[in-house]
Amino acid sequence: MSRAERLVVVLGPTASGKSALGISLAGQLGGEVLVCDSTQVYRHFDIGTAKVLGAGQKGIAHHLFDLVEPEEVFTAGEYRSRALAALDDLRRREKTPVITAGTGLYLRALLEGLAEAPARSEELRERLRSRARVRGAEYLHKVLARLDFEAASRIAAGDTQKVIRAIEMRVLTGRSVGEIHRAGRQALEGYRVIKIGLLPPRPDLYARIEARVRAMLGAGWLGEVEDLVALGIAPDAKPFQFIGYGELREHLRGELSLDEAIGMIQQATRNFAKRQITWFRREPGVNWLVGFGDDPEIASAALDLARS
RNA sequence: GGACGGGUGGGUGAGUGGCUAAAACCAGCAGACUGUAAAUCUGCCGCUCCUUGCGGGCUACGGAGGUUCGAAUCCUCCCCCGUCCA
Repeated sequence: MSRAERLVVVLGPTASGKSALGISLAGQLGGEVLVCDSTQVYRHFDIGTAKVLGAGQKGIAHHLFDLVEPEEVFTAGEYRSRALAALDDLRRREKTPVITAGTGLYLRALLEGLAEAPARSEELRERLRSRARVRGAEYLHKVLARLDFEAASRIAAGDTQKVIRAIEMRVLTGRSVGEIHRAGRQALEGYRVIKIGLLPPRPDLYARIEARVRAMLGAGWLGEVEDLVALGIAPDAKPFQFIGYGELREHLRGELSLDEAIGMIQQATRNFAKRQITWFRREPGVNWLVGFGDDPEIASAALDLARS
């Protein structure tokens, strides 16, 4: 019978200092960092995803980044299984896991589990997408309403991505989304989870985001994008859709000035941070700290929480 | 000095007499989201009052006057901005 071990989660919007806090907590707790970020799982996309590499890791082992090649599809389910394996590994070596989480869905998939749902079917999705293109989003939503009224009433008609997923689940399993979800999911067991949320004042966060975008450019982000393009990675590969990569490619093609690209990247990052905050506010049991993770006072408060 | 063009809500920008607190988009704020999630989508967005209603009041389209039952929209003068001619 295994006792519950401590699992520390550091969550918050982009640029709130999660990585720095994660490293400092792991250092003081004898732990290792598990990254929970949907973009850092892609190899070669380093600067724009704010990956912590090499000396930046300050000697603390990091896991769950650089997992797949740019043209591979990665999902919440895949993250969950890799994270479970990583947790088992740390448990065997008696290391405290410190999860730095920026992707709320992946964190939830790990902590609360995922329903027994089918994996995506590209063929079906492509068929549905083309239907939506020709006949409109409303049409697809009506199709869903016929197949699964409950799901249709919960999903906005304009949200084609979620409508398609719901139809996909229904078609592939013959069961409704509600049935599949009500069948339950396997939550993570055996851990005492301590969640620490970083929530800097909004204006400060936005200012930090803007400065960080410029710092990334200063660190050679544009060169990274040039290299990625030179590698011949498909332009529609998912990581090229991450914030900044598309804008910088447009700049390299001469379609945007660098200043325009920077402005757009800063904007998109601010919008993204806001969505992260909205998601994490719903996360249960979070101990919120108002400030940045690299602030010594915040770090000290976080350590107290983590040791509690 | 002269000739045109233009000044609209935080920004861009529609709107040429009533249907206009004023399209649309952006920003901002709030929210949803169980396998694309750095994605996708929804709502609010001048101020204010209340018996929260396709409710009342106030303020608003550079400024000041004027025409009109009624003006962002028409007239007059003035102030700015842009382009061109001197």
